Amino acid sequence: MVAAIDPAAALAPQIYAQLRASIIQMRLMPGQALSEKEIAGQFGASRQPVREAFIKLAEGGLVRILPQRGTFVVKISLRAVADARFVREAVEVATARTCCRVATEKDIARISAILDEQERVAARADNQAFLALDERFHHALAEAVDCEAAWRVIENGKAQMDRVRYLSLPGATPRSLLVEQHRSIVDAIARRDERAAMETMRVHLREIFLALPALAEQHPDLFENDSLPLHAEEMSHATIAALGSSVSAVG
Amino acid sequence: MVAAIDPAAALAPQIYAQLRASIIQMRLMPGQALSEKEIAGQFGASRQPVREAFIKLAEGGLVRILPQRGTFVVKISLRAVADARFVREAVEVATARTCCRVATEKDIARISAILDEQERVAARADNQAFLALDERFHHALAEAVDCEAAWRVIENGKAQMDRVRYLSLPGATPRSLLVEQHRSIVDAIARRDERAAMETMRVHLREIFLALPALAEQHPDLFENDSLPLHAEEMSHATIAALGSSVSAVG
DNA sequence: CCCGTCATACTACCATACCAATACCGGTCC
DNA sequence: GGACCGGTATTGGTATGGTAGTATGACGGG
Repeated sequence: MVAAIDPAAALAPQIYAQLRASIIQMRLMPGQALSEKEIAGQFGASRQPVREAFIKLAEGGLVRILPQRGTFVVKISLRAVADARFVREAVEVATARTCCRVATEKDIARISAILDEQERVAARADNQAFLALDERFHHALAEAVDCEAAWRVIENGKAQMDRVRYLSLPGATPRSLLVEQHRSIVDAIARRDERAAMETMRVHLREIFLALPALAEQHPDLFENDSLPLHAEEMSHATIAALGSSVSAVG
Repeated sequence: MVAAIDPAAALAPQIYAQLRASIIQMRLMPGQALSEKEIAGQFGASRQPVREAFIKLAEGGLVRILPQRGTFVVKISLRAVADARFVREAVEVATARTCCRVATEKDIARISAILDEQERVAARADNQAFLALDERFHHALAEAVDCEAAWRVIENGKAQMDRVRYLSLPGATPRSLLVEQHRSIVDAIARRDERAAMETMRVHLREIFLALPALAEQHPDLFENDSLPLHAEEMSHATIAALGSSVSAVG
């Protein structure tokens, strides 16, 4: 279950990284209780580093610490996912826009190479590898605009959203479509077409709305009992559906 | 120096809040070393809660923890400020845009009332109160779109930027202009004019570029020895200056 | 006079022990 | 039979001691 850790290096960051991955990949299920003592035992460490890992997880909205009661993996919340998606869209649309201005040809080549690899992987069943390349793609965009802080925010948003994707695999949006969207974004950046880059990114990041409601119904025990916030509700189902299947319309 | 804390409540969050405020308000100067033991003594607590406060401060980029060496208040970094500003602009422009769609008349009235109060305070010398109302204004926008996560990101960005503002007070951009910009944003939202709301917010958040270079020269000991990142450099001085004095052009 | 070396005084980090508050469960009373 | 109640186990929060690693400065050799 838990990979080996290096007892010489700092323990807290390692424990944090392991738990974070386990939560995102749904190996630790929403609602599950995490005991400081138990986790510490699994890692062969004391409670202190585990506690620090919990605090960092709580900051990212992956666990909830209830004083004197327990620490729990947060259930998937429509509100939390939509909120995270909102800020992610904001930052990543701005990133795409700025890419059009400052990305070098070398940057674009590097990003394009990632997509080539992702295309190859998309054919296989290896979902893990596919999502890793998805992460590399979005990371590369942030690197092209030279903004570390942007990536950290995007990463946080991705965490909430990826949990949904791990839940919905292998169905939902076909991987080939996602790669196509990625390609459209890079093409727009290469053309220095800000409007297209922004709109294509927007469409790409709203895909999640297509699968989300059905998943919530399908797994009521894994979802918080809440509803979409205002900023997400304003997107009617019709609008979302139209966006989801009209990538070419903006290209 | 340190305000009293409630020994019954959890100590770590209180210590965190106090230190955070002290750093932003430049009572703890950039570069200064923070000793776990010493801070613990000042608060009458043990080192453990102080350590947790340090970790949270490090996440927000306000201190830097060097293992086995010490924890230091980060110097003001042109890169860090510009990066934080970039994501803040992204999120807050998106917030303003969404406000145009979902903000109710009541929301707008509430925000407008904040500006009335800020107008009154702007005349006085009370910079602390002015900045508190600035915070309330931007917070109210995030509340109108019903996105908690957005506010947290904005808050983080504000921390880096407010430190600069505390350094530059009382000069730089006159407070009256800032309030005017606030008012322009609300007016645009009330008119449901997305483009104007976004552009006005953009201009507002780029004001900091006007004072930043001069401050860095003026206080070399308080600034990290780095330069603006790509995404900020692409804004030439001319462009920034033009934006800074052309609020009415977009209104 | 300058440079390498070692003792010392810090540091953050981890482990352990203790505390207060909450949840759970068995018994008791209505 | 159901509702209340108290003992007990477990939780996160805090305090404290110990460890490994790093800067510093004094000392001794070149």
